[in-house]
Amino acid sequence: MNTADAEPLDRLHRLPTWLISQAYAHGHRLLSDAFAATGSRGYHYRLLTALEQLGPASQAELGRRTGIDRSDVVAALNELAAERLVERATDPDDRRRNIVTVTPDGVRRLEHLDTVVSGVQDELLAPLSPADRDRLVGLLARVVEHHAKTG
Amino acid sequence: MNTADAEPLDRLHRLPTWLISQAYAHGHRLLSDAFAATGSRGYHYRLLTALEQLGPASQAELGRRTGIDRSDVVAALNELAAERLVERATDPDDRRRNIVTVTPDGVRRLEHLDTVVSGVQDELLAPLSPADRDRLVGLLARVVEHHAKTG
DNA sequence: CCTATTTCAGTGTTACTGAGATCG
DNA sequence: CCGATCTCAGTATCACTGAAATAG
Repeated sequence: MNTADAEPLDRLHRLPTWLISQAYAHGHRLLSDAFAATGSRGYHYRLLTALEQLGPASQAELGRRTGIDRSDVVAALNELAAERLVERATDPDDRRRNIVTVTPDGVRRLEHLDTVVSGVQDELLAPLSPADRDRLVGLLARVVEHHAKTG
Repeated sequence: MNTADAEPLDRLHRLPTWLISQAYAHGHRLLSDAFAATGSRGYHYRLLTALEQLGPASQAELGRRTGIDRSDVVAALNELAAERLVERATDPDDRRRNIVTVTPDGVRRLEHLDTVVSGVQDELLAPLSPADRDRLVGLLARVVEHHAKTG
Protein backbone atom coordinates (compact mmCIF):
# COMPACT_ATOMS: atom_id res chain seq x y z
CA MET A 1 0.00 0.00 0.00
CA ASN A 2 1.41 3.34 -1.03
CA THR A 3 0.52 6.53 0.76
CA ALA A 4 1.70 9.47 -1.30
CA ASP A 5 -0.56 11.94 -2.98
CA ALA A 6 -0.12 15.58 -3.75
CA GLU A 7 -3.67 16.89 -3.61
CA PRO A 8 -6.71 14.86 -2.74
CA LEU A 9 -8.84 13.07 -5.28
CA ASP A 10 -11.78 14.21 -3.23
CA ARG A 11 -14.28 11.51 -4.07
CA LEU A 12 -11.83 8.71 -3.38
CA HIS A 13 -10.61 10.34 -0.20
CA ARG A 14 -13.95 10.21 1.61
CA LEU A 15 -14.45 6.50 0.96
CA PRO A 16 -14.34 4.38 4.12
CA THR A 17 -12.25 1.73 2.37
CA TRP A 18 -9.74 4.38 1.31
CA LEU A 19 -9.52 5.91 4.79
CA ILE A 20 -9.09 2.49 6.34
CA SER A 21 -6.36 1.59 3.87
CA GLN A 22 -4.57 4.87 4.62
CA ALA A 23 -4.86 4.36 8.36
CA TYR A 24 -3.58 0.83 7.85
CA ALA A 25 -0.64 2.06 5.78
CA HIS A 26 0.36 4.60 8.43
CA GLY A 27 -0.01 2.10 11.25
CA HIS A 28 1.86 -0.55 9.34
CA ARG A 29 4.74 1.79 8.64
CA LEU A 30 4.93 2.92 12.28
CA LEU A 31 4.85 -0.67 13.49
CA SER A 32 7.38 -1.93 10.96
CA ASP A 33 9.82 0.83 11.77
CA ALA A 34 9.39 0.33 15.52
CA PHE A 35 9.79 -3.44 15.22
CA ALA A 36 12.85 -3.09 12.98
CA ALA A 37 14.55 -1.03 15.69
CA THR A 38 14.14 -3.97 18.09
CA GLY A 39 15.37 -6.61 15.65
CA SER A 40 11.92 -8.23 15.52
CA ARG A 41 9.06 -8.40 13.04
CA GLY A 42 5.30 -8.53 13.34
CA TYR A 43 5.27 -12.32 13.06
CA HIS A 44 7.67 -12.56 16.01
CA TYR A 45 5.43 -10.40 18.17
CA ARG A 46 2.32 -12.35 17.27
CA LEU A 47 4.02 -15.68 17.97
CA LEU A 48 5.50 -14.55 21.30
CA THR A 49 2.14 -13.11 22.36
CA ALA A 50 0.40 -16.37 21.47
CA LEU A 51 2.98 -18.41 23.37
CA GLU A 52 2.58 -16.22 26.43
CA GLN A 53 -1.18 -16.76 26.39
CA LEU A 54 -1.21 -20.44 25.43
CA GLY A 55 1.92 -21.61 27.18
CA PRO A 56 4.08 -24.13 25.31
CA ALA A 57 2.36 -25.07 22.05
CA SER A 58 2.91 -26.94 18.81
CA GLN A 59 3.68 -25.06 15.62
CA ALA A 60 0.38 -26.08 14.07
CA GLU A 61 -1.48 -24.71 17.09
CA LEU A 62 0.50 -21.46 16.89
CA GLY A 63 -0.36 -21.16 13.22
CA ARG A 64 -4.06 -21.64 13.90
CA ARG A 65 -4.15 -19.16 16.76
CA THR A 66 -2.14 -16.42 15.11
CA GLY A 67 -3.43 -16.85 11.56
CA ILE A 68 0.16 -17.20 10.36
CA ASP A 69 0.66 -19.77 7.63
CA ARG A 70 2.31 -23.04 8.70
CA SER A 71 5.22 -22.30 6.38
CA ASP A 72 5.81 -18.84 7.79
CA VAL A 73 5.56 -20.16 11.35
CA VAL A 74 8.54 -22.38 10.58
CA ALA A 75 10.61 -19.49 9.23
CA ALA A 76 9.70 -17.07 12.03
CA LEU A 77 10.44 -19.66 14.72
CA ASN A 78 13.79 -20.35 13.08
CA GLU A 79 14.60 -16.68 13.54
CA LEU A 80 13.31 -16.57 17.11
CA ALA A 81 15.26 -19.73 17.96
CA ALA A 82 18.44 -18.28 16.44
CA GLU A 83 18.08 -15.42 18.93
CA ARG A 84 17.40 -17.91 21.77
CA LEU A 85 13.98 -16.33 22.36
CA VAL A 86 12.17 -19.67 21.96
CA GLU A 87 13.16 -23.32 22.12
CA ARG A 88 11.83 -26.29 20.18
CA ALA A 89 11.57 -29.81 21.57
CA THR A 90 9.78 -32.78 20.03
CA ASP A 91 6.64 -33.76 21.91
CA PRO A 92 7.30 -37.20 23.51
CA ASP A 93 3.56 -38.00 23.31
CA ASP A 94 3.34 -37.20 19.58
CA ARG A 95 6.71 -37.15 17.93
CA ARG A 96 5.37 -35.32 14.87
CA ARG A 97 5.01 -32.21 16.99
CA ASN A 98 7.51 -29.59 18.09
CA ILE A 99 6.65 -28.11 21.46
CA VAL A 100 7.68 -24.47 21.40
CA THR A 101 8.47 -22.66 24.66
CA VAL A 102 9.52 -19.08 25.37
CA THR A 103 12.90 -18.56 27.04
CA PRO A 104 13.50 -15.89 29.71
CA ASP A 105 15.11 -13.80 26.97
CA GLY A 106 11.94 -14.28 24.94
CA VAL A 107 9.82 -13.03 27.83
CA ARG A 108 11.99 -9.94 28.11
CA ARG A 109 11.75 -9.33 24.37
CA LEU A 110 7.97 -9.65 24.49
CA GLU A 111 7.75 -7.18 27.36
CA HIS A 112 9.82 -4.74 25.37
CA LEU A 113 7.74 -5.28 22.25
CA ASP A 114 4.59 -4.64 24.28
CA THR A 115 5.82 -1.19 25.22
CA VAL A 116 6.88 -0.53 21.63
CA VAL A 117 3.45 -1.56 20.32
CA SER A 118 1.71 0.52 22.93
CA GLY A 119 3.75 3.54 21.88
CA VAL A 120 2.75 3.03 18.27
CA GLN A 121 -0.94 3.03 19.21
CA ASP A 122 -0.43 6.41 20.87
CA GLU A 123 1.45 7.73 17.88
CA LEU A 124 -1.12 6.53 15.36
CA LEU A 125 -4.09 7.91 17.32
CA ALA A 126 -2.29 11.07 18.43
CA PRO A 127 -4.93 13.46 17.06
CA LEU A 128 -7.77 11.72 18.96
CA SER A 129 -8.83 12.22 22.57
CA PRO A 130 -9.02 9.13 24.79
CA ALA A 131 -12.81 9.13 24.39
CA ASP A 132 -12.52 9.34 20.61
CA ARG A 133 -9.97 6.53 20.60
CA ASP A 134 -12.46 4.36 22.46
CA ARG A 135 -15.19 5.29 19.98
CA LEU A 136 -12.95 4.39 17.05
CA VAL A 137 -11.97 1.06 18.61
CA GLY A 138 -15.61 0.27 19.34
CA LEU A 139 -16.76 1.04 15.81
CA LEU A 140 -13.92 -0.92 14.22
CA ALA A 141 -14.52 -3.86 16.55
CA ARG A 142 -18.14 -4.02 15.41
CA VAL A 143 -17.09 -4.03 11.76
CA VAL A 144 -14.38 -6.63 12.28
CA GLU A 145 -16.57 -8.87 14.41
CA HIS A 146 -19.34 -8.76 11.84
CA HIS A 147 -17.04 -9.95 9.06
CA ALA A 148 -15.28 -12.50 11.23
CA LYS A 149 -18.66 -14.12 11.80
CA THR A 150 -20.14 -13.92 8.34
CA GLY A 151 -16.98 -15.12 6.61
CA MET B 1 -2.28 -9.70 5.58
CA ASN B 2 -3.92 -12.87 6.74
CA THR B 3 -7.22 -12.87 8.55
CA ALA B 4 -7.83 -16.28 10.06
CA ASP B 5 -7.86 -16.99 13.75
CA ALA B 6 -9.67 -19.57 15.77
CA GLU B 7 -10.08 -17.89 19.15
CA PRO B 8 -8.97 -14.40 19.94
CA LEU B 9 -5.60 -13.51 21.39
CA ASP B 10 -7.48 -11.00 23.48
CA ARG B 11 -4.72 -8.50 24.12
CA LEU B 12 -3.79 -8.28 20.46
CA HIS B 13 -7.41 -8.08 19.37
CA ARG B 14 -8.15 -4.81 21.16
CA LEU B 15 -5.19 -2.99 19.65
CA PRO B 16 -6.20 -0.19 17.27
CA THR B 17 -3.51 -1.21 14.79
CA TRP B 18 -4.82 -4.78 14.80
CA LEU B 19 -8.44 -3.71 14.32
CA ILE B 20 -7.46 -1.38 11.52
CA SER B 21 -5.46 -4.10 9.79
CA GLN B 22 -8.41 -6.50 10.09
CA ALA B 23 -10.84 -3.91 8.74
CA TYR B 24 -8.37 -3.23 5.94
CA ALA B 25 -8.06 -6.93 5.14
CA HIS B 26 -11.84 -7.37 4.93
CA GLY B 27 -12.29 -4.23 2.84
CA HIS B 28 -9.43 -5.17 0.57
CA ARG B 29 -10.86 -8.62 0.00
CA LEU B 30 -14.32 -7.25 -0.75
CA LEU B 31 -12.89 -4.68 -3.14
CA SER B 32 -10.55 -7.12 -4.89
CA ASP B 33 -13.33 -9.62 -5.42
CA ALA B 34 -15.73 -6.95 -6.66
CA PHE B 35 -13.12 -5.47 -9.00
CA ALA B 36 -12.15 -8.89 -10.32
CA ALA B 37 -15.75 -9.49 -11.36
CA THR B 38 -15.57 -6.37 -13.55
CA GLY B 39 -12.20 -7.22 -15.11
CA SER B 40 -10.54 -4.24 -13.41
CA ARG B 41 -8.16 -3.75 -10.50
CA GLY B 42 -7.74 -1.10 -7.83
CA TYR B 43 -5.05 0.67 -9.86
CA HIS B 44 -7.43 0.95 -12.80
CA TYR B 45 -10.12 2.53 -10.65
CA ARG B 46 -7.70 4.99 -9.11
CA LEU B 47 -6.29 5.99 -12.49
CA LEU B 48 -9.71 6.37 -14.11
CA THR B 49 -10.92 8.43 -11.15
CA ALA B 50 -7.87 10.67 -11.36
CA LEU B 51 -8.33 11.12 -15.11
CA GLU B 52 -11.96 12.05 -14.63
CA GLN B 53 -11.04 14.72 -12.10
CA LEU B 54 -7.90 16.04 -13.82
CA GLY B 55 -8.89 15.65 -17.41
CA PRO B 56 -6.18 14.44 -19.82
CA ALA B 57 -2.90 14.15 -17.92
CA SER B 58 0.65 12.88 -18.29
CA GLN B 59 1.67 9.59 -16.73
CA ALA B 60 4.00 11.32 -14.27
CA GLU B 61 1.13 13.56 -13.14
CA LEU B 62 -1.13 10.54 -12.72
CA GLY B 63 1.51 8.82 -10.64
CA ARG B 64 1.88 11.83 -8.37
CA ARG B 65 -1.85 12.30 -7.90
CA THR B 66 -2.74 8.67 -7.29
CA GLY B 67 0.38 7.68 -5.35
CA ILE B 68 0.94 4.86 -7.81
CA ASP B 69 4.57 4.22 -8.69
CA ARG B 70 5.67 5.45 -12.15
CA SER B 71 6.46 1.86 -13.11
CA ASP B 72 3.06 0.57 -12.08
CA VAL B 73 1.31 3.45 -13.87
CA VAL B 74 2.90 2.19 -17.11
CA ALA B 75 1.70 -1.37 -16.55
CA ALA B 76 -1.83 -0.37 -15.47
CA LEU B 77 -2.22 2.02 -18.42
CA ASN B 78 -1.06 -0.75 -20.76
CA GLU B 79 -3.92 -2.85 -19.45
CA LEU B 80 -6.45 -0.01 -19.67
CA ALA B 81 -5.29 0.81 -23.20
CA ALA B 82 -5.59 -2.83 -24.24
CA GLU B 83 -9.27 -2.63 -23.24
CA ARG B 84 -9.64 0.69 -25.09
CA LEU B 85 -10.60 2.45 -21.85
CA VAL B 86 -7.84 5.06 -22.23
CA GLU B 87 -5.73 6.36 -25.08
CA ARG B 88 -2.14 7.58 -25.10
CA ALA B 89 -0.83 10.31 -27.36
CA THR B 90 2.53 12.06 -27.18
CA ASP B 91 2.25 15.66 -26.02
CA PRO B 92 3.19 17.87 -29.03
CA ASP B 93 4.43 20.58 -26.62
CA ASP B 94 6.74 18.20 -24.71
CA ARG B 95 7.43 15.03 -26.60
CA ARG B 96 8.70 13.24 -23.49
CA ARG B 97 5.14 13.11 -22.21
CA ASN B 98 2.23 10.83 -22.98
CA ILE B 99 -1.10 12.57 -22.67
CA VAL B 100 -3.60 10.05 -21.37
CA THR B 101 -7.31 10.50 -22.05
CA VAL B 102 -10.33 8.44 -21.09
CA THR B 103 -12.42 6.96 -23.89
CA PRO B 104 -16.23 6.76 -23.78
CA ASP B 105 -15.82 3.09 -22.86
CA GLY B 106 -13.53 4.19 -20.03
CA VAL B 107 -16.17 6.58 -18.73
CA ARG B 108 -18.74 3.79 -18.73
CA ARG B 109 -16.33 1.47 -16.94
CA LEU B 110 -15.64 4.13 -14.31
CA GLU B 111 -19.36 4.67 -13.75
CA HIS B 112 -19.79 0.96 -13.25
CA LEU B 113 -16.82 0.79 -10.90
CA ASP B 114 -18.27 3.65 -8.89
CA THR B 115 -21.41 1.66 -8.19
CA VAL B 116 -19.32 -1.42 -7.36
CA VAL B 117 -17.15 0.57 -4.94
CA SER B 118 -20.21 2.14 -3.36
CA GLY B 119 -21.69 -1.31 -2.79
CA VAL B 120 -18.52 -2.47 -1.10
CA GLN B 121 -18.67 0.44 1.34
CA ASP B 122 -22.17 -0.66 2.32
CA GLU B 123 -21.09 -4.25 2.68
CA LEU B 124 -18.04 -3.42 4.78
CA LEU B 125 -19.95 -1.10 7.11
CA ALA B 126 -23.10 -3.22 7.21
CA PRO B 127 -23.21 -3.50 11.01
CA LEU B 128 -23.08 0.29 11.51
CA SER B 129 -25.94 2.77 11.36
CA PRO B 130 -25.57 5.74 9.01
CA ALA B 131 -24.68 7.96 11.98
CA ASP B 132 -22.04 5.49 13.17
CA ARG B 133 -20.61 5.29 9.65
CA ASP B 134 -20.22 9.06 9.65
CA ARG B 135 -18.53 8.93 13.05
CA LEU B 136 -16.11 6.26 11.85
CA VAL B 137 -15.29 8.21 8.70
CA GLY B 138 -14.77 11.39 10.73
CA LEU B 139 -12.45 9.71 13.23
CA LEU B 140 -10.43 7.97 10.51
CA ALA B 141 -10.19 11.18 8.49
CA ARG B 142 -8.67 12.96 11.50
CA VAL B 143 -6.10 10.19 11.94
CA VAL B 144 -5.22 10.06 8.25
CA GLU B 145 -5.04 13.83 7.89
CA HIS B 146 -2.76 14.09 10.90
CA HIS B 147 -0.25 11.64 9.45
CA ALA B 148 -0.52 13.02 5.93
CA LYS B 149 0.62 16.36 7.34
CA THR B 150 3.33 15.23 9.72
CA GLY B 151 4.86 12.78 7.26
C1' DC C 1 -4.55 -46.29 4.10
C1' DC C 2 -5.42 -41.91 5.67
C1' DT C 3 -4.56 -37.85 8.35
C1' DA C 4 -1.59 -34.47 10.90
C1' DT C 5 2.80 -32.10 11.53
C1' DT C 6 6.95 -30.02 10.14
C1' DT C 7 9.81 -28.44 6.53
C1' DC C 8 11.45 -26.73 2.07
C1' DA C 9 10.92 -24.78 -2.37
C1' DG C 10 8.39 -22.05 -5.20
C1' DT C 11 4.28 -18.80 -6.73
C1' DG C 12 1.65 -14.47 -7.00
C1' DT C 13 0.77 -9.91 -5.56
C1' DT C 14 2.02 -5.26 -4.45
C1' DA C 15 5.16 -1.69 -3.95
C1' DC C 16 9.41 -0.24 -5.07
C1' DT C 17 14.52 0.40 -7.35
C1' DG C 18 17.79 0.84 -11.13
C1' DA C 19 18.97 1.76 -15.56
C1' DG C 20 18.35 2.94 -20.35
C1' DA C 21 16.34 5.84 -24.00
C1' DT C 22 14.22 10.04 -25.24
C1' DC C 23 13.57 14.76 -24.92
C1' DG C 24 13.75 19.90 -23.00
C1' DC D 1 25.36 18.74 -18.87
C1' DC D 2 21.35 18.36 -16.09
C1' DG D 3 16.68 17.06 -15.22
C1' DA D 4 12.13 14.99 -16.37
C1' DT D 5 9.58 11.36 -18.62
C1' DC D 6 8.47 6.78 -20.07
C1' DT D 7 9.69 2.03 -20.10
C1' DC D 8 11.55 -2.46 -18.86
C1' DA D 9 13.68 -5.58 -15.76
C1' DG D 10 14.44 -6.98 -11.41
C1' DT D 11 14.05 -6.83 -6.05
C1' DA D 12 11.67 -7.18 -1.37
C1' DT D 13 7.87 -8.34 1.18
C1' DC D 14 3.98 -11.06 2.58
C1' DA D 15 0.68 -14.56 2.18
C1' DC D 16 0.07 -18.73 0.29
C1' DT D 17 0.58 -23.61 -2.33
C1' DG D 18 2.62 -28.17 -3.30
C1' DA D 19 5.06 -31.83 -2.02
C1' DA D 20 8.17 -34.61 0.72
C1' DA D 21 9.41 -36.82 5.20
C1' DT D 22 7.88 -38.33 9.53
C1' DA D 23 4.63 -39.99 12.73
C1' DG D 24 -0.05 -41.40 14.70
